[in-house]
Amino acid sequence: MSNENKLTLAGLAKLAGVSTSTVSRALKDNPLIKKETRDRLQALAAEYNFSLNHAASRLRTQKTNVVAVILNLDDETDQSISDPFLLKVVGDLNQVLNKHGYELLLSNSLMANDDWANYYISSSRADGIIVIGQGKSTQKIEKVAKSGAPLVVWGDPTTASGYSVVGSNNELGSFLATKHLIEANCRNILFVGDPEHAEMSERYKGYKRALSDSSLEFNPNFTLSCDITSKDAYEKINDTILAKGLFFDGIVATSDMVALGAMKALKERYINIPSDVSIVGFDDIAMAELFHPALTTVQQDTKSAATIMVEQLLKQFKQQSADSVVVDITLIERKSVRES
Amino acid sequence: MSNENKLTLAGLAKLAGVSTSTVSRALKDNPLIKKETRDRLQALAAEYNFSLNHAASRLRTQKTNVVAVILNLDDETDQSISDPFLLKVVGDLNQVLNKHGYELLLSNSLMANDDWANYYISSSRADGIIVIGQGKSTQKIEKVAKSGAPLVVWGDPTTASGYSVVGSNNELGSFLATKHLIEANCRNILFVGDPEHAEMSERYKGYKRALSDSSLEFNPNFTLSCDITSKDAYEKINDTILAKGLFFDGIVATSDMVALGAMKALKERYINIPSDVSIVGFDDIAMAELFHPALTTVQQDTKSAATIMVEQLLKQFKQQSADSVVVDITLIERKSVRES
DNA sequence: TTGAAAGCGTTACCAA
DNA sequence: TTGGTAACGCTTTCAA
Repeated sequence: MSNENKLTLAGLAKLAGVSTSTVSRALKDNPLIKKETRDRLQALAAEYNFSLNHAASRLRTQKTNVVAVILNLDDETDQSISDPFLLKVVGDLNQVLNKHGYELLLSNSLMANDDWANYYISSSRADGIIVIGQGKSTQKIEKVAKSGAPLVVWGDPTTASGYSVVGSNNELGSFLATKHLIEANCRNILFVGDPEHAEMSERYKGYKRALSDSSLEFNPNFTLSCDITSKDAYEKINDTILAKGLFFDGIVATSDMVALGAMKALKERYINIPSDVSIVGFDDIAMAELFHPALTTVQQDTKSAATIMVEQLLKQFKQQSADSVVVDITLIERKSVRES
Repeated sequence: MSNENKLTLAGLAKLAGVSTSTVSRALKDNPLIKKETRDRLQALAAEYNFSLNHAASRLRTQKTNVVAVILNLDDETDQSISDPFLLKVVGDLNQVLNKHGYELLLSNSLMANDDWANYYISSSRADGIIVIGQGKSTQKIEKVAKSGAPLVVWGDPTTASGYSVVGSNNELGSFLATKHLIEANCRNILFVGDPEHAEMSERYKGYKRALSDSSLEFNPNFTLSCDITSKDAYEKINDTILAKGLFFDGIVATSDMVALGAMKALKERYINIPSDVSIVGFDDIAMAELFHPALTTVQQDTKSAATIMVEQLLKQFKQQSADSVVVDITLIERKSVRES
């Protein structure tokens, strides 16, 4: 029964001997319709395996019940769709969206090239947009915001912006991470990450603040700039040690993937973790506790984050204004930092 | 300019002083329309930031240009959306689909409860369905197949089925993995995974074949049944060693995540990998080479797989029949198996 | 409590 | 090479 005339609302109405309006309402459980009629029609629909044509509904109601989720990856680097943290956020968003009756249209920043609002909203592909990651440039995001399209961004909520940003307190997270290392008697702490990246720059600040709080001196030579990938971290750590020897005893990594790459480089040189070098990550991906040693890291609560992001988006659907909100972070102490 | 009357095709036509048919055709670059007219209208559309209402197109053409991708997870276990391999497949599918002008609607098996064909296809939410994972039961999948909806499944292509299945040669992969261990002089090889699971049962067969090929005896006590998660693998390995001691010198893991969990358990007991126990995984997730020791594993080529899956789906859109196809696997030798 | 009918914005057939 | 027009299948206002 693949392609022959699909049963429509009108067809069902005819079968039932009522009008399309009645069926439409009955299927939506509209109390306007007498309970018995509703029940009868719903049963009939079930019997005939009827399903509404969503395209027609959308056209009529001007509502898609779809949310576009855009993985905003930097084009050059290959953080790519393989970053487990980003994908976890997508997964959690999917769950929450489904619960609210919305579907998730997955997109990467490569498609719909420039004008996201136009591509997704004006063309009624989606009712709203969630962008994951502020990346290095927020141009495209601001364009969406300006268009007035419902928008929520996963990023750093503490920096001011004209749109709703949900994210962790990156500065605090990194501050706690660094402080934890200092308390474990690390004195030469390397920051590994990309300070130009929105969220990462906040983490950089937290790192600096922790240093100065403990009256340790900030030294720019202890900043190792690298992409948010294991591979790049691995290579950069290797290069650094090769060039300058092991001049650090602690690492603040801007993500667990970065930490993982760094750990690999260290292990290959038989540098002991945590006794020679302690390390703390960021994200708390599922694998963090499976590393050896288990990775001490700053946990981002993606479940709550997803819930909040969807809430903020739904608000905008109701013409209410949305806020930026900070999600709690927690330092998860495992085995990659030596006992203090 | 968020909500005031959006420019429609009719509006644009009026602006240009032509009919809607002409604009519609011009925007599709239909050669029926004179080149100059086409150019003029396209320029105008760009100028006014016009975008087609997709919902209307869909209703009219009965085509959505959307493919629903369903992560078919076993409800009970928490393989969940966090499995990096599954998510990689989703990512790769997204890329390929986009290239062909399709969008990816992400779904988990929890929604659209029973009747996927009805939910996605009849309701014109999507033109086709890609199911990732056959799981333990193929009921829902078969229901879709029976409905005649375009369908491709990521799973084990060697077992017969009435629909198109794309996947690796799981039996061969596991055979090679086991053989590799045997050549490294492992004599007591544990199989860790879930033999009831479609793909995994094929891997189980490969494991057995490799044993008998080397005239090693298959011993059911060397089958450790566990979920496809690190956590479960970790616990099961722990329990086993606790109960029976270290009675094995090799592990064939049904996924890298399982291997990772097993490795953690071994390391915690100071069992050396690879000299005491050698281990080989399956999937070759991005992190495999970052483990310590770097994980020897059977690589599944998700990029080709995604390409092939989309090809097979597109075929069905054109009313052609689709086949099951086997994707090549490769044993990637790293450091978790001792030198032979 | 139910029905008639207009209309959402396209596309494609047929006519010019 | 272009235009008029019906139709896709639903929702909702207004009337009964």
